Amino acid sequence: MDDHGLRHGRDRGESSSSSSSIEIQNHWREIQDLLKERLITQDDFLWKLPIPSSSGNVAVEEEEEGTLLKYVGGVDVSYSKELDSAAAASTAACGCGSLVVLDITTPTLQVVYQDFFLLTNFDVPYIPSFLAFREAPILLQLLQKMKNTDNPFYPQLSFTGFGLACHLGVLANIPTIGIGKNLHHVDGLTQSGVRQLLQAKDSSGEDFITLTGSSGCVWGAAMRSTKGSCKPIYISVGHRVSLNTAIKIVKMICKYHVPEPIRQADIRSRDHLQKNSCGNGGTLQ
DNA sequence: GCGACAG
DNA sequence: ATCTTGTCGC
Repeated sequence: MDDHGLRHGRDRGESSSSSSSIEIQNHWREIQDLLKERLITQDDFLWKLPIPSSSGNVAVEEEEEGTLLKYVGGVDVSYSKELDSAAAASTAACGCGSLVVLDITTPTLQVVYQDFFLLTNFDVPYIPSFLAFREAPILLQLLQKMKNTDNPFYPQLSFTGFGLACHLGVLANIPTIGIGKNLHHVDGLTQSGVRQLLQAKDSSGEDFITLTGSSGCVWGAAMRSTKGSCKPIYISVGHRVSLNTAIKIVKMICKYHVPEPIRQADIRSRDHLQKNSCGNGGTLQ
């Protein structure tokens, strides 16, 4: 079989005591290795980037309209506090995946599409380094639904959570950029190390640093997205977008600390979950 | 061995 | 991720 994590553990019968946590992790690691072979870390897309002009508006090069980057997606999954308790096994929604698409050619970065996926009976665990196995299946379904209906807003590029970017990018075959609000401690990377380097760069005008692990591997970049913020965001290498291009795009669409597509996906999934949980609304239609 | 570990 | 209050600032 070749499901590559497309299905939830429940569907493979992993909750029925046959697989230990170690066995699941070994299995997931194998899938990650397979996906890694298909990962493209260089620019590989048809669209052109808008060129920021001095007037603050984006100017299009003398290009044909059709190839300009316009529709940018953002995805997120929110959970209710009862996720790990008995309530998760009830019929009430215990989580919500969201997909939003923004038109980045508008000054306000207008949201032009949104869709949600409510989770019920969700029992896939969160294990550091394996976030994608928990969230990618949900997000793939949301993307597939758009594709199946030939939705004109189908994103040309999508922002995802850190690490999820590679996984979702390969499986959906869409350019992706990963964004983290916290550092994933791998390959010798530490919060304090990042902050020191960022502090040093502070005076030199650049507002980002490359995240190079002790193995020499480049994992992404840390950057201050807003002038005032001392806490950086973490940009990870995703699929079909080089790190340099990813940094350029992130700078284009940060109204606040977190890039707008991710921020909207986060806000809207939390809101949609709250409106559809049994807390207050109960059975609102 | 112990702790730390995206969401 | 989620639970939590007010509070300071643009």
